[in-house]
Amino acid sequence: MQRGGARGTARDIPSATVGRLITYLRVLNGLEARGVERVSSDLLADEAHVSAFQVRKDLAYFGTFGTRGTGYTVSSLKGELKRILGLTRPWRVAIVGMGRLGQALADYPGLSEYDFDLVAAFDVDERKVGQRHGGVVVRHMGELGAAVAELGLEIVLLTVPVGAAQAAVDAVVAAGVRGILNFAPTVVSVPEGVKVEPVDFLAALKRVSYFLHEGALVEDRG
Amino acid sequence: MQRGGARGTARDIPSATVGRLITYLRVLNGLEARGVERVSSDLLADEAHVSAFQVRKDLAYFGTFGTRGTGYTVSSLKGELKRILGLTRPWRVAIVGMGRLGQALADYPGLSEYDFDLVAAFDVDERKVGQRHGGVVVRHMGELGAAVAELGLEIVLLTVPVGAAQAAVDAVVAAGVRGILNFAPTVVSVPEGVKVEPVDFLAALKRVSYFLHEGALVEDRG
DNA sequence: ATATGTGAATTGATTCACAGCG
DNA sequence: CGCTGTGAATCAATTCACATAT
Repeated sequence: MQRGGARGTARDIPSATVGRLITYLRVLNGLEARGVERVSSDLLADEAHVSAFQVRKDLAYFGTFGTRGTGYTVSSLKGELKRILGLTRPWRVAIVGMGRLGQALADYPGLSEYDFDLVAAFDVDERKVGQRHGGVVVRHMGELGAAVAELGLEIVLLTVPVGAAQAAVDAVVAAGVRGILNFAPTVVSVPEGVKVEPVDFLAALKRVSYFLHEGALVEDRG
Repeated sequence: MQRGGARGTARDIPSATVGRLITYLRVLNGLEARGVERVSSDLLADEAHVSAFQVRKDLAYFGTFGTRGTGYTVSSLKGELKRILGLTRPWRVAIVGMGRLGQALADYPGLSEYDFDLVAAFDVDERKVGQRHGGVVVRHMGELGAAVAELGLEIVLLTVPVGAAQAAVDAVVAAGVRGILNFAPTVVSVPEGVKVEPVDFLAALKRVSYFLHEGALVEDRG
Protein backbone atom coordinates (compact mmCIF):
# COMPACT_ATOMS: atom_id res chain seq x y z
CA MET A 1 0.00 0.00 0.00
CA GLN A 2 3.01 2.28 -0.25
CA ARG A 3 2.74 5.12 -2.68
CA GLY A 4 5.19 6.95 -4.92
CA GLY A 5 8.61 7.87 -3.74
CA ALA A 6 10.03 11.05 -2.29
CA ARG A 7 8.07 12.94 -4.93
CA GLY A 8 4.72 11.94 -3.45
CA THR A 9 2.92 11.06 -6.68
CA ALA A 10 -0.02 9.51 -4.89
CA ARG A 11 -3.28 8.25 -6.36
CA ASP A 12 -6.61 7.34 -4.78
CA ILE A 13 -6.29 9.79 -1.93
CA PRO A 14 -9.62 10.24 -0.13
CA SER A 15 -10.88 13.74 -0.79
CA ALA A 16 -11.55 14.02 2.95
CA THR A 17 -7.80 13.59 3.43
CA VAL A 18 -7.05 16.43 1.01
CA GLY A 19 -9.49 18.62 2.91
CA ARG A 20 -7.75 17.84 6.19
CA LEU A 21 -4.29 18.53 4.74
CA ILE A 22 -5.54 22.03 3.98
CA THR A 23 -6.60 22.37 7.60
CA TYR A 24 -3.24 21.07 8.87
CA LEU A 25 -1.48 23.63 6.70
CA ARG A 26 -3.54 26.39 8.29
CA VAL A 27 -2.78 25.12 11.77
CA LEU A 28 0.92 25.02 10.93
CA ASN A 29 0.78 28.61 9.68
CA GLY A 30 -0.79 29.61 12.98
CA LEU A 31 1.83 27.74 14.99
CA GLU A 32 4.64 29.25 12.96
CA ALA A 33 3.21 32.73 13.53
CA ARG A 34 3.30 32.00 17.26
CA GLY A 35 6.94 30.97 17.01
CA VAL A 36 6.37 27.24 17.59
CA GLU A 37 9.05 25.14 15.90
CA ARG A 38 8.05 21.55 16.64
CA VAL A 39 4.67 19.87 16.76
CA SER A 40 3.37 16.38 17.60
CA SER A 41 0.53 14.64 15.79
CA ASP A 42 -1.39 15.03 19.05
CA LEU A 43 -1.16 18.82 19.11
CA LEU A 44 -1.81 19.09 15.38
CA ALA A 45 -4.87 16.87 15.84
CA ASP A 46 -6.21 19.00 18.69
CA GLU A 47 -5.95 22.20 16.70
CA ALA A 48 -7.47 20.66 13.60
CA HIS A 49 -10.26 18.94 15.57
CA VAL A 50 -9.45 15.44 14.40
CA SER A 51 -7.74 12.41 15.98
CA ALA A 52 -3.97 11.95 16.09
CA PHE A 53 -4.42 8.62 14.25
CA GLN A 54 -6.11 10.53 11.48
CA VAL A 55 -3.27 13.04 11.19
CA ARG A 56 -0.64 10.33 10.94
CA LYS A 57 -2.67 8.27 8.48
CA ASP A 58 -3.33 11.30 6.28
CA LEU A 59 0.37 12.17 6.17
CA ALA A 60 1.34 8.53 5.57
CA TYR A 61 -0.41 8.58 2.19
CA PHE A 62 2.34 10.90 0.96
CA GLY A 63 5.46 9.86 2.78
CA THR A 64 7.12 10.06 6.18
CA PHE A 65 7.78 13.55 7.43
CA GLY A 66 8.32 13.23 11.17
CA THR A 67 10.98 12.10 13.58
CA ARG A 68 10.02 9.28 15.97
CA GLY A 69 10.18 10.33 19.56
CA THR A 70 10.22 14.01 18.57
CA GLY A 71 7.40 14.91 16.21
CA TYR A 72 7.39 17.18 13.19
CA THR A 73 9.30 20.36 12.39
CA VAL A 74 6.67 23.02 11.76
CA SER A 75 8.45 24.76 8.89
CA SER A 76 9.41 21.58 7.04
CA LEU A 77 6.00 19.92 7.40
CA LYS A 78 4.43 23.15 6.20
CA GLY A 79 6.70 23.03 3.15
CA GLU A 80 5.78 19.41 2.46
CA LEU A 81 2.06 20.16 2.66
CA LYS A 82 2.42 23.13 0.32
CA ARG A 83 4.29 20.92 -2.12
CA ILE A 84 1.67 18.16 -1.89
CA LEU A 85 -1.19 20.61 -2.39
CA GLY A 86 0.52 22.33 -5.31
CA LEU A 87 0.93 25.62 -3.49
CA THR A 88 4.60 26.27 -4.27
CA ARG A 89 3.81 28.92 -6.85
CA PRO A 90 0.92 31.33 -7.40
CA TRP A 91 -2.00 30.08 -9.50
CA ARG A 92 -3.47 32.35 -12.14
CA VAL A 93 -7.19 32.86 -11.57
CA ALA A 94 -9.93 34.86 -13.23
CA ILE A 95 -13.44 35.80 -12.20
CA VAL A 96 -16.29 35.07 -14.59
CA GLY A 97 -19.43 37.05 -13.76
CA MET A 98 -18.79 40.54 -12.39
CA GLY A 99 -21.98 41.03 -10.41
CA ARG A 100 -21.90 41.97 -6.75
CA LEU A 101 -20.16 38.77 -5.66
CA GLY A 102 -17.65 38.85 -8.51
CA GLN A 103 -16.73 42.42 -7.65
CA ALA A 104 -16.39 41.61 -3.95
CA LEU A 105 -14.08 38.69 -4.76
CA ALA A 106 -11.98 40.85 -7.08
CA ASP A 107 -11.44 43.36 -4.29
CA TYR A 108 -10.80 40.69 -1.64
CA PRO A 109 -7.19 40.95 -0.46
CA GLY A 110 -7.15 37.31 0.70
CA LEU A 111 -6.69 36.10 -2.87
CA SER A 112 -3.20 37.49 -3.35
CA GLU A 113 -2.42 37.04 0.34
CA TYR A 114 -2.87 33.27 -0.10
CA ASP A 115 -0.94 33.24 -3.38
CA PHE A 116 -3.64 33.27 -6.00
CA ASP A 117 -3.06 35.92 -8.69
CA LEU A 118 -6.12 37.54 -10.18
CA VAL A 119 -5.17 37.98 -13.83
CA ALA A 120 -8.52 38.74 -15.48
CA ALA A 121 -12.25 39.28 -15.07
CA PHE A 122 -15.08 38.62 -17.53
CA ASP A 123 -18.73 39.43 -18.05
CA VAL A 124 -21.26 39.20 -20.89
CA ASP A 125 -22.70 42.62 -20.04
CA GLU A 126 -21.10 45.31 -22.28
CA ARG A 127 -21.77 47.92 -19.58
CA LYS A 128 -19.47 46.08 -17.19
CA VAL A 129 -16.71 45.61 -19.77
CA GLY A 130 -13.98 48.19 -19.21
CA GLN A 131 -14.72 48.66 -15.51
CA ARG A 132 -11.78 48.12 -13.18
CA HIS A 133 -11.96 45.86 -10.10
CA GLY A 134 -9.18 44.46 -7.97
CA GLY A 135 -6.50 45.63 -10.36
CA VAL A 136 -7.93 44.10 -13.53
CA VAL A 137 -10.13 45.49 -16.29
CA VAL A 138 -13.30 43.56 -17.05
CA ARG A 139 -13.27 41.93 -20.49
CA HIS A 140 -16.03 40.42 -22.55
CA MET A 141 -16.61 36.67 -22.23
CA GLY A 142 -15.69 36.25 -25.88
CA GLU A 143 -12.08 36.96 -24.98
CA LEU A 144 -11.81 34.01 -22.61
CA GLY A 145 -9.91 31.77 -24.99
CA ALA A 146 -7.43 34.53 -25.80
CA ALA A 147 -6.89 35.20 -22.09
CA VAL A 148 -6.06 31.56 -21.42
CA ALA A 149 -3.39 31.70 -24.12
CA GLU A 150 -2.02 35.16 -23.21
CA LEU A 151 -2.15 35.02 -19.44
CA GLY A 152 -1.87 31.31 -18.69
CA LEU A 153 -5.18 31.41 -16.88
CA GLU A 154 -5.66 28.20 -14.85
CA ILE A 155 -8.62 28.52 -12.47
CA VAL A 156 -11.93 30.35 -12.83
CA LEU A 157 -14.11 31.66 -10.01
CA LEU A 158 -17.57 31.35 -11.52
CA THR A 159 -19.96 33.95 -10.12
CA VAL A 160 -22.74 34.07 -12.67
CA PRO A 161 -26.51 33.68 -12.03
CA VAL A 162 -27.84 30.13 -11.61
CA GLY A 163 -29.46 30.09 -15.02
CA ALA A 164 -26.23 31.02 -16.77
CA ALA A 165 -23.97 28.62 -14.88
CA GLN A 166 -23.87 25.60 -17.20
CA ALA A 167 -23.35 27.69 -20.35
CA ALA A 168 -20.59 29.65 -18.63
CA VAL A 169 -18.94 26.43 -17.46
CA ASP A 170 -19.06 25.08 -21.02
CA ALA A 171 -17.38 28.26 -22.29
CA VAL A 172 -14.74 28.15 -19.58
CA VAL A 173 -13.95 24.50 -20.31
CA ALA A 174 -13.89 25.14 -24.07
CA ALA A 175 -11.34 27.89 -23.42
CA GLY A 176 -9.08 25.29 -21.85
CA VAL A 177 -9.49 25.96 -18.12
CA ARG A 178 -9.48 22.81 -16.01
CA GLY A 179 -10.29 24.17 -12.53
CA ILE A 180 -13.54 25.91 -11.59
CA LEU A 181 -14.98 27.22 -8.33
CA ASN A 182 -18.74 27.22 -8.81
CA PHE A 183 -20.45 29.84 -6.63
CA ALA A 184 -23.84 29.30 -8.30
CA PRO A 185 -26.32 27.14 -6.38
CA THR A 186 -26.60 24.44 -9.02
CA VAL A 187 -24.90 21.24 -10.13
CA VAL A 188 -22.96 21.59 -13.37
CA SER A 189 -21.50 18.99 -15.75
CA VAL A 190 -17.91 18.97 -16.90
CA PRO A 191 -15.83 16.46 -18.88
CA GLU A 192 -13.32 14.13 -17.26
CA GLY A 193 -10.15 15.92 -16.24
CA VAL A 194 -11.88 19.13 -15.20
CA LYS A 195 -12.42 19.82 -11.51
CA VAL A 196 -15.42 21.77 -10.23
CA GLU A 197 -15.53 22.71 -6.55
CA PRO A 198 -18.85 24.03 -5.32
CA VAL A 199 -18.81 27.02 -2.99
CA ASP A 200 -22.40 27.07 -1.98
CA PHE A 201 -23.52 28.99 1.07
CA LEU A 202 -27.21 28.35 0.38
CA ALA A 203 -26.56 24.62 0.63
CA ALA A 204 -24.61 25.25 3.85
CA LEU A 205 -27.61 27.18 5.19
CA LYS A 206 -29.84 24.22 4.42
CA ARG A 207 -27.48 21.82 6.20
CA VAL A 208 -27.74 24.06 9.26
CA SER A 209 -31.50 24.21 8.86
CA TYR A 210 -31.62 20.39 8.77
CA PHE A 211 -29.51 20.18 11.91
CA LEU A 212 -31.59 22.65 13.92
CA HIS A 213 -34.88 21.19 12.71
CA GLU A 214 -33.77 17.61 13.32
CA GLY A 215 -32.36 18.44 16.76
CA ALA A 216 -35.71 19.95 17.67
CA LEU A 217 -37.53 16.83 16.45
CA VAL A 218 -35.36 14.37 18.34
CA GLU A 219 -35.02 16.56 21.43
CA ASP A 220 -33.87 13.76 23.74
CA ARG A 221 -31.31 11.45 22.26
CA GLY A 222 -31.90 7.73 21.59
CA MET B 1 -32.32 -0.74 10.02
CA GLN B 2 -35.71 0.89 9.70
CA ARG B 3 -36.02 4.41 10.98
CA GLY B 4 -38.79 6.52 12.49
CA GLY B 5 -42.30 6.37 11.17
CA ALA B 6 -44.25 8.51 8.78
CA ARG B 7 -42.88 11.55 10.57
CA GLY B 8 -39.33 10.83 9.55
CA THR B 9 -37.59 11.41 12.87
CA ALA B 10 -34.41 9.80 11.68
CA ARG B 11 -31.08 9.62 13.45
CA ASP B 12 -27.57 8.77 12.23
CA ILE B 13 -28.13 10.05 8.75
CA PRO B 14 -24.84 10.35 6.84
CA SER B 15 -24.12 14.01 6.26
CA ALA B 16 -23.39 13.13 2.64
CA THR B 17 -27.01 12.01 2.39
CA VAL B 18 -28.24 15.36 3.74
CA GLY B 19 -26.07 17.10 1.16
CA ARG B 20 -27.58 15.03 -1.63
CA LEU B 21 -31.14 15.65 -0.44
CA ILE B 22 -30.43 19.35 -0.90
CA THR B 23 -29.31 18.61 -4.46
CA TYR B 24 -32.40 16.50 -5.15
CA LEU B 25 -34.59 19.34 -3.92
CA ARG B 26 -32.89 21.68 -6.39
CA VAL B 27 -33.35 19.24 -9.23
CA LEU B 28 -37.04 18.89 -8.34
CA ASN B 29 -37.44 22.66 -8.35
CA GLY B 30 -35.90 22.72 -11.82
CA LEU B 31 -38.17 19.94 -13.06
CA GLU B 32 -41.24 21.64 -11.59
CA ALA B 33 -40.29 24.89 -13.31
CA ARG B 34 -40.15 22.95 -16.60
CA GLY B 35 -43.63 21.54 -15.95
CA VAL B 36 -42.51 17.95 -15.25
CA GLU B 37 -44.93 16.17 -12.91
CA ARG B 38 -43.42 12.71 -12.43
CA VAL B 39 -39.83 11.61 -12.04
CA SER B 40 -38.00 8.29 -11.70
CA SER B 41 -35.02 7.66 -9.46
CA ASP B 42 -33.07 7.24 -12.69
CA LEU B 43 -33.82 10.71 -14.01
CA LEU B 44 -33.33 12.29 -10.60
CA ALA B 45 -29.99 10.51 -10.35
CA ASP B 46 -28.86 11.73 -13.76
CA GLU B 47 -29.65 15.35 -12.96
CA ALA B 48 -28.01 15.15 -9.54
CA HIS B 49 -24.96 13.31 -10.88
CA VAL B 50 -25.30 10.30 -8.58
CA SER B 51 -26.51 6.71 -9.04
CA ALA B 52 -30.17 5.70 -8.92
CA PHE B 53 -29.30 3.30 -6.07
CA GLN B 54 -28.02 6.23 -4.13
CA VAL B 55 -31.17 8.25 -4.66
CA ARG B 56 -33.42 5.43 -3.47
CA LYS B 57 -31.20 4.61 -0.49
CA ASP B 58 -31.03 8.26 0.56
CA LEU B 59 -34.81 8.58 0.43
CA ALA B 60 -35.29 5.26 2.22
CA TYR B 61 -33.67 6.69 5.36
CA PHE B 62 -36.74 8.87 5.78
CA GLY B 63 -39.63 6.81 4.47
CA THR B 64 -41.17 5.63 1.23
CA PHE B 65 -42.30 8.38 -1.10
CA GLY B 66 -42.66 6.75 -4.52
CA THR B 67 -45.04 4.47 -6.36
CA ARG B 68 -43.64 1.22 -7.72
CA GLY B 69 -43.80 0.98 -11.46
CA THR B 70 -44.43 4.72 -11.72
CA GLY B 71 -41.85 6.77 -9.85
CA TYR B 72 -42.24 9.90 -7.75
CA THR B 73 -44.61 12.84 -8.02
CA VAL B 74 -42.39 15.92 -8.33
CA SER B 75 -44.48 18.24 -6.19
CA SER B 76 -45.05 15.77 -3.37
CA LEU B 77 -41.43 14.58 -3.21
CA LYS B 78 -40.39 18.21 -3.18
CA GLY B 79 -42.71 18.80 -0.23
CA GLU B 80 -41.31 15.78 1.62
CA LEU B 81 -37.72 16.94 1.11
CA LYS B 82 -38.56 20.44 2.32
CA ARG B 83 -40.17 18.93 5.41
CA ILE B 84 -37.17 16.65 6.06
CA LEU B 85 -34.72 19.53 5.65
CA GLY B 86 -36.72 21.86 7.88
CA LEU B 87 -37.55 24.25 5.06
CA THR B 88 -41.29 24.60 5.65
CA ARG B 89 -40.94 28.04 7.19
CA PRO B 90 -38.44 30.89 6.86
CA TRP B 91 -35.42 30.82 9.18
CA ARG B 92 -34.36 34.04 10.87
CA VAL B 93 -30.76 34.86 10.07
CA ALA B 94 -28.36 37.68 10.92
CA ILE B 95 -25.00 38.71 9.55
CA VAL B 96 -22.13 39.24 11.98
CA GLY B 97 -19.29 41.27 10.45
CA MET B 98 -20.38 43.96 8.01
CA GLY B 99 -17.24 44.22 5.91
CA ARG B 100 -17.37 43.85 2.17
CA LEU B 101 -18.60 40.26 2.24
CA GLY B 102 -21.18 40.93 4.96
CA GLN B 103 -22.57 43.83 2.97
CA ALA B 104 -22.68 41.78 -0.23
CA LEU B 105 -24.57 39.00 1.56
CA ALA B 106 -27.02 41.48 3.09
CA ASP B 107 -27.84 42.80 -0.38
CA TYR B 108 -28.01 39.36 -1.97
CA PRO B 109 -31.60 38.69 -3.10
CA GLY B 110 -31.10 34.91 -2.95
CA LEU B 111 -31.46 34.91 0.82
CA SER B 112 -35.13 35.86 0.89
CA GLU B 113 -35.73 34.09 -2.41
CA TYR B 114 -34.77 30.79 -0.77
CA ASP B 115 -36.78 31.57 2.37
CA PHE B 116 -34.17 32.87 4.76
CA ASP B 117 -35.20 36.15 6.44
CA LEU B 118 -32.43 38.60 7.23
CA VAL B 119 -33.54 40.10 10.55
CA ALA B 120 -30.37 41.85 11.77
CA ALA B 121 -26.73 42.75 11.11
CA PHE B 122 -23.92 43.35 13.58
CA ASP B 123 -20.43 44.80 13.71
CA VAL B 124 -17.98 45.91 16.39
CA ASP B 125 -17.02 49.02 14.43
CA GLU B 126 -19.04 52.04 15.67
CA ARG B 127 -18.67 53.66 12.24
CA LYS B 128 -20.62 50.81 10.65
CA VAL B 129 -23.36 50.84 13.31
CA GLY B 130 -26.42 52.66 11.99
CA GLN B 131 -25.66 51.97 8.32
CA ARG B 132 -28.42 50.26 6.37
CA HIS B 133 -27.83 47.15 4.23
CA GLY B 134 -30.35 44.72 2.76
CA GLY B 135 -33.22 46.23 4.68
CA VAL B 136 -31.67 46.09 8.15
CA VAL B 137 -29.77 48.64 10.22
CA VAL B 138 -26.36 47.53 11.51
CA ARG B 139 -26.26 47.18 15.31
CA HIS B 140 -23.35 46.85 17.69
CA MET B 141 -22.25 43.32 18.62
CA GLY B 142 -23.20 44.04 22.23
CA GLU B 143 -26.85 43.87 21.23
CA LEU B 144 -26.61 40.27 19.98
CA GLY B 145 -28.25 38.73 23.03
CA ALA B 146 -31.11 41.21 22.91
CA ALA B 147 -31.65 40.50 19.21
CA VAL B 148 -31.95 36.78 19.81
CA ALA B 149 -34.67 37.42 22.37
CA GLU B 150 -36.49 40.14 20.39
CA LEU B 151 -36.24 38.77 16.87
CA GLY B 152 -35.99 35.04 17.44
CA LEU B 153 -32.67 34.99 15.61
CA GLU B 154 -31.68 31.40 14.77
CA ILE B 155 -28.73 31.32 12.35
CA VAL B 156 -25.72 33.61 12.00
CA LEU B 157 -23.68 34.22 8.86
CA LEU B 158 -20.25 34.93 10.30
CA THR B 159 -18.22 37.21 8.02
CA VAL B 160 -15.54 38.59 10.35
CA PRO B 161 -11.75 38.56 9.78
CA VAL B 162 -9.91 35.30 10.53
CA GLY B 163 -8.40 36.63 13.73
CA ALA B 164 -11.77 37.63 15.15
CA ALA B 165 -13.61 34.44 14.22
CA GLN B 166 -13.33 32.38 17.41
CA ALA B 167 -14.23 35.30 19.70
CA ALA B 168 -17.20 36.16 17.49
CA VAL B 169 -18.34 32.53 17.50
CA ASP B 170 -18.14 32.49 21.30
CA ALA B 171 -20.27 35.64 21.48
CA VAL B 172 -22.81 34.24 19.02
CA VAL B 173 -23.08 30.96 20.94
CA ALA B 174 -23.34 32.81 24.28
CA ALA B 175 -26.22 34.79 22.81
CA GLY B 176 -28.07 31.52 22.25
CA VAL B 177 -27.64 30.96 18.51
CA ARG B 178 -27.13 27.29 17.57
CA GLY B 179 -26.46 27.55 13.84
CA ILE B 180 -23.47 29.31 12.28
CA LEU B 181 -22.13 29.65 8.74
CA ASN B 182 -18.42 30.34 9.09
CA PHE B 183 -17.05 32.29 6.12
CA ALA B 184 -13.66 32.84 7.80
CA PRO B 185 -10.84 30.53 6.64
CA THR B 186 -10.25 28.95 10.04
CA VAL B 187 -11.50 26.08 12.19
CA VAL B 188 -13.57 27.23 15.19
CA SER B 189 -14.69 25.39 18.32
CA VAL B 190 -18.28 25.24 19.50
CA PRO B 191 -20.02 23.29 22.25
CA GLU B 192 -22.14 20.19 21.56
CA GLY B 193 -25.50 21.07 20.11
CA VAL B 194 -24.23 23.95 17.99
CA LYS B 195 -23.70 23.45 14.26
CA VAL B 196 -20.98 25.27 12.35
CA GLU B 197 -20.91 24.92 8.58
CA PRO B 198 -17.77 26.22 6.89
CA VAL B 199 -18.16 28.22 3.68
CA ASP B 200 -14.59 28.44 2.63
CA PHE B 201 -13.69 29.37 -0.91
CA LEU B 202 -9.97 29.53 -0.16
CA ALA B 203 -10.09 25.88 0.88
CA ALA B 204 -12.02 25.12 -2.31
CA LEU B 205 -9.31 26.89 -4.30
CA LYS B 206 -6.70 24.72 -2.65
CA ARG B 207 -8.64 21.55 -3.45
CA VAL B 208 -8.64 22.63 -7.10
CA SER B 209 -4.95 23.44 -6.86
CA TYR B 210 -4.29 19.94 -5.51
CA PHE B 211 -6.28 18.39 -8.34
CA LEU B 212 -4.52 20.31 -11.12
CA HIS B 213 -1.10 19.82 -9.58
CA GLU B 214 -1.70 16.12 -8.95
CA GLY B 215 -3.15 15.56 -12.40
CA ALA B 216 -0.02 17.15 -13.89
CA LEU B 217 2.21 14.88 -11.79
CA VAL B 218 0.43 11.65 -12.68
CA GLU B 219 -0.14 12.64 -16.32
CA ASP B 220 -0.77 9.12 -17.59
CA ARG B 221 -3.07 7.02 -15.45
CA GLY B 222 -2.40 3.79 -13.52
C1' DA C 1 -44.15 -4.54 -17.43
C1' DT C 2 -41.94 -1.25 -14.72
C1' DA C 3 -39.62 1.17 -11.14
C1' DT C 4 -39.52 1.36 -6.07
C1' DG C 5 -37.73 -0.26 -1.57
C1' DT C 6 -34.37 -2.99 0.97
C1' DG C 7 -31.43 -6.79 2.90
C1' DA C 8 -26.79 -8.56 1.55
C1' DA C 9 -22.32 -7.84 -0.41
C1' DT C 10 -18.81 -4.89 -1.31
C1' DT C 11 -16.03 -1.15 -1.10
C1' DG C 12 -13.93 2.53 1.38
C1' DA C 13 -12.51 5.24 5.43
C1' DT C 14 -11.45 5.50 10.22
C1' DT C 15 -9.76 3.63 14.42
C1' DC C 16 -6.73 0.95 16.85
C1' DA C 17 -2.60 -1.36 18.66
C1' DC C 18 1.85 -1.90 18.41
C1' DA C 19 6.21 -2.42 15.89
C1' DG C 20 10.12 0.50 14.77
C1' DC C 21 13.14 4.28 15.12
C1' DG C 22 15.32 8.16 17.36
C1' DC D 1 11.15 6.18 26.89
C1' DG D 2 8.29 8.94 23.35
C1' DC D 3 6.11 9.58 19.25
C1' DT D 4 5.88 8.28 14.51
C1' DG D 5 4.48 5.07 10.91
C1' DT D 6 1.53 1.20 9.48
C1' DG D 7 -0.78 -3.40 8.96
C1' DA D 8 -5.10 -5.33 10.95
C1' DA D 9 -9.66 -4.64 12.68
C1' DT D 10 -13.63 -2.05 12.94
C1' DC D 11 -16.97 0.90 11.37
C1' DA D 12 -19.59 3.34 7.80
C1' DA D 13 -21.18 4.21 3.18
C1' DT D 14 -22.11 2.74 -1.35
C1' DT D 15 -23.43 -0.62 -4.68
C1' DC D 16 -25.97 -4.38 -6.06
C1' DA D 17 -29.71 -7.79 -6.90
C1' DC D 18 -34.11 -8.84 -6.48
C1' DA D 19 -38.50 -9.24 -4.11
C1' DT D 20 -42.53 -6.38 -4.11
C1' DA D 21 -46.12 -3.36 -5.28
C1' DT D 22 -48.90 -1.06 -8.86
